Amino acid sequence: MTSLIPSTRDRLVLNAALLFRQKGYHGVGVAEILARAKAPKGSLYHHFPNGKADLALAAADWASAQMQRVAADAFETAKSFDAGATTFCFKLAKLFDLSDHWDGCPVSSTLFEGPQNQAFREKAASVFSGWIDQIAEYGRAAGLPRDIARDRAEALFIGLEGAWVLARALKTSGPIKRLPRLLGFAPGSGDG
Amino acid sequence: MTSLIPSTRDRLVLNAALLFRQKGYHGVGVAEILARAKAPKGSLYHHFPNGKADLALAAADWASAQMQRVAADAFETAKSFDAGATTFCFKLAKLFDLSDHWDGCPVSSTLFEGPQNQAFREKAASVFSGWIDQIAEYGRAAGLPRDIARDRAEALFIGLEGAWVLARALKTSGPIKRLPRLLGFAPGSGDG
DNA sequence: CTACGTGTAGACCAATCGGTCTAATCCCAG
DNA sequence: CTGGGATTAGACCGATTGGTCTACACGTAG
Repeated sequence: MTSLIPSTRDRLVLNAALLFRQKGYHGVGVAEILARAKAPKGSLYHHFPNGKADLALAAADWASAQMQRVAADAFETAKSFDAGATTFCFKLAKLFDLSDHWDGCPVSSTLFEGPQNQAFREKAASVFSGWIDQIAEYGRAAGLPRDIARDRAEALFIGLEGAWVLARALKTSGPIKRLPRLLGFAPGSGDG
Repeated sequence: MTSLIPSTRDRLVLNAALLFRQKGYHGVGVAEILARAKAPKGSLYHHFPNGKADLALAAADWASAQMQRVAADAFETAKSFDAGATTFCFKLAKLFDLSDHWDGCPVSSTLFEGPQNQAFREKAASVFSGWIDQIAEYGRAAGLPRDIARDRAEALFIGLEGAWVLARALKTSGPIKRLPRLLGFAPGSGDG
């Protein structure tokens, strides 16, 4: 069972994920993460011997899992792939609004603004591939051919990443909400 | 006429733009910018009294202008809006490959990883709106109705931002090159 | 010549950075 | 109880951060 009080390690990962998403890897100091997690420095370097970089990789995994849960919520109750994609976008638009119209892709913020090393890039590649695979699987389950499902999943991913960027600049979730229509997922918008 | 030796101010903006694009606002120190621009600290704070923040805003403008030149090159010689959009994507894919498959949107890197203040967000909004307006204008010039042109322009922008993200993670310009097809701009791909 | 505004040059500063290290504490095994 | 690994606690470190400040070089106006 899960404890009501998260472990020190979990508090570190959770708060790191939130902060990295808001301010980017270099925009957050370990001191700030430690303060929010109410953990001393020794604990950080005990659980993550490589320090901030290790923590960022763990935070990216945590954020990825959370995003996949949102996707699962949307797609697994939907009557069609298009309906699932639409619900997914609207759920993310809602979360975006709740973050003062600021939070975009947690993985981009965490990994792309960090050191340009191979580990970070590979982690980003594996996380993003995982998302696209997951969404493509929902397409398959809804009866789409394999390559069509993959194309639709990639389109949704790309559209979402782009919409996050525009939404942040314009301070409105409009682009995210319009995404289903733009991609042809919305009812009456085309070949969906 | 333009001098062969750029002014100190121009060297600062140019090098800041390149570095911010690669490493994000917080990922670059003023010392690094100064070293590349071969300028002393006093010059930076003479030309940009607010220091790094002012420089980032100027760098965003510079990067924006450069991007608009690429768009102009692509669209103004194209026979149709769709052809222009396709050429634009391929030009950007080429530039992406030349940057070791790394450089994405220069404005996102420069402004979104910086301090979350209003000035930065508003600058991003005005720059992105400028891009979309410009592309929509090419659509208008090619005979598209106003609202259709705007929709297509926004779709291209969103797709491009998203493709940059995926391309960086996967270390391939594939997503950028496939964008015209994904958006229905490529020949034989739909209603374009 | 002097006077002055623009811009260059870099020493210098407090604050913060990520990281190391030792000591103390906790908790279970025996 | 004792022993000992796991974890917490935070002082401490050198390096780097963005920014300030003074000195001076340069060109032009008077």
